Amino acid sequence: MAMSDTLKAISDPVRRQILNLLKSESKPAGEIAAQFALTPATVSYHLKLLKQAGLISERREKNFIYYDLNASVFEEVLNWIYSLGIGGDSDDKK
Amino acid sequence: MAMSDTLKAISDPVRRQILNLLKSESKPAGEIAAQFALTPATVSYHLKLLKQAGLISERREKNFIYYDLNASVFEEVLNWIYSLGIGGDSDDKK
DNA sequence: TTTCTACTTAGAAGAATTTCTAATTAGAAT
DNA sequence: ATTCTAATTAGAAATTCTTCTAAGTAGAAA
Repeated sequence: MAMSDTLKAISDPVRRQILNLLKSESKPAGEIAAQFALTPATVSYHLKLLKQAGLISERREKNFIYYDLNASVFEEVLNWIYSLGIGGDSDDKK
Repeated sequence: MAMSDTLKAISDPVRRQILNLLKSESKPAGEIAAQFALTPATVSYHLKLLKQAGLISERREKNFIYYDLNASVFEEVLNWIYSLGIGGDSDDKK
């Protein structure tokens, strides 16, 4: 739940890709798993870590479990990065 | 050198603390190591990873090795985070 | 040129992470 | 109630990461 968890969560490429997939709209676990050359169990493990970090939330519907992105958790990370002083002026802040 | 390396680098609390220490001014390895309950060898290992990720650079002076922060590497990370859409409007962008 | 200082590299141990298979759960459908 | 579907949990194997001790290196000092 702290910045440490957020950063640990996004240090893995599979988990970043999951967040990318959920950017446009929420998706059920199966649909997410289908995007990877990994077993559903493994993807479920990654979903659990993302959920623990607060980056996604789950919602049951029929017998699917939909996952939603929660990007607001990144605020703390952003503030830390900015506190270090960003040298190269990224143009698009938002 | 890619975002993947940056995120891996900052996923460790020791390495984040090193970046914090270098925020104000560059410091020699020994002075950095002194801040941790770790051997100099271990801190050197963390410095190597940060260097490989491009987050710090080294500079010899006398027989000290000074490390400098290079926060511009964060740009790619920032752009990715913003691409996910930050929910909670952090007020201070810069 | 030997010695000393500041630090790194090598190699190994221990810990944590990622992945799999197999078994289980929760709810929907029959 | 049984079965089927979607997904998770448990447990183990493989890999990666963190840390240490011991040995090495680069340059300064003597």
